[in-house]
Amino acid sequence: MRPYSQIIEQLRAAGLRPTRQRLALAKLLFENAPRHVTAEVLHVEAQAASMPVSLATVYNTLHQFTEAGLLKEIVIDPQRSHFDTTISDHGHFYFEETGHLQDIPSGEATLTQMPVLPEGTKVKSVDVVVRVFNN
Amino acid sequence: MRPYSQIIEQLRAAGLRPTRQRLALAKLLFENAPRHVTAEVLHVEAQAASMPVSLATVYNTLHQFTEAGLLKEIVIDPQRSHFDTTISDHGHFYFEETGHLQDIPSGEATLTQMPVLPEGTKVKSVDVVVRVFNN
DNA sequence: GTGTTTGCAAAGTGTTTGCAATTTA
DNA sequence: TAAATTGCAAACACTTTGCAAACAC
Repeated sequence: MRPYSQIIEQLRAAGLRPTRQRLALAKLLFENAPRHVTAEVLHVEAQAASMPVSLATVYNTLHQFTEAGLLKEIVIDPQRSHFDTTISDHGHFYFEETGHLQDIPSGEATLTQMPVLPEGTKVKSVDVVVRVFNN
Repeated sequence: MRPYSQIIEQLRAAGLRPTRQRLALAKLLFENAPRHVTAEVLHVEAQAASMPVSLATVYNTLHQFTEAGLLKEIVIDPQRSHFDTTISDHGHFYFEETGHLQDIPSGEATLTQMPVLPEGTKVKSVDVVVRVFNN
């Protein structure tokens, strides 16, 4: 769990004012970190916690936090976007039946080698997804 | 390039009649394999090749081909679905700026080990995406 | 006070669906 | 002829946007 003051600091550093809405969402995200959320889930949680934030603001905030380096967007589901409080490169298990997402412990999903990159490109991230189903 | 008769065979095996539309799309897909397409791109190509197919049918067909094991769906872009004519597990380079997709040569993107799976689950696929940008 | 942020509702994008007309076997 | 397939338009789910009101500094 990340110290709260650090969040405010990072928001400021990114030029984001620590508004009531952003702090509410940061609280939900980082006091329960590490975790994965969709916009909808976070929106519902905010209502439930009596810290209502409009869905549009949830979307905006998730993207702003991602830009600020507080979150990482995980592309795993063609239907909806997922965001992860753990920003370092790491793999995920994805339960297709439930839409649930789980981190793969660090070191358990690394490549044997970095592939030869196409001419003139640099790596932004290496994403590993192990899709699993219950049996 | 996959022999054409084999496609018809696989369609029949999957219970799919080899209609004009499916054959047109199969031609575009497999005569230029290996390749990656989105529904929109394939739709435009069909028009251009004077083999018009409605967009709804393109979507249906891509999914039917995927179910039949002729294509693999690649989740890489929150905006749109991509399909790949290469169905074996293999990694991809994704050019975020252009939305372009490129296979990583087989063997260059394997994991050092298969991570310990969550209790009671089996692997459906292991997807590796290296997101790159031009520098 | 000034510029930023929010919330709403409307618009947008990619995708799916209902159904009559058409095609395949 | 019976069952599958197509194409259209409408419906859908998720996300983004325009803009006036509210807020942060």
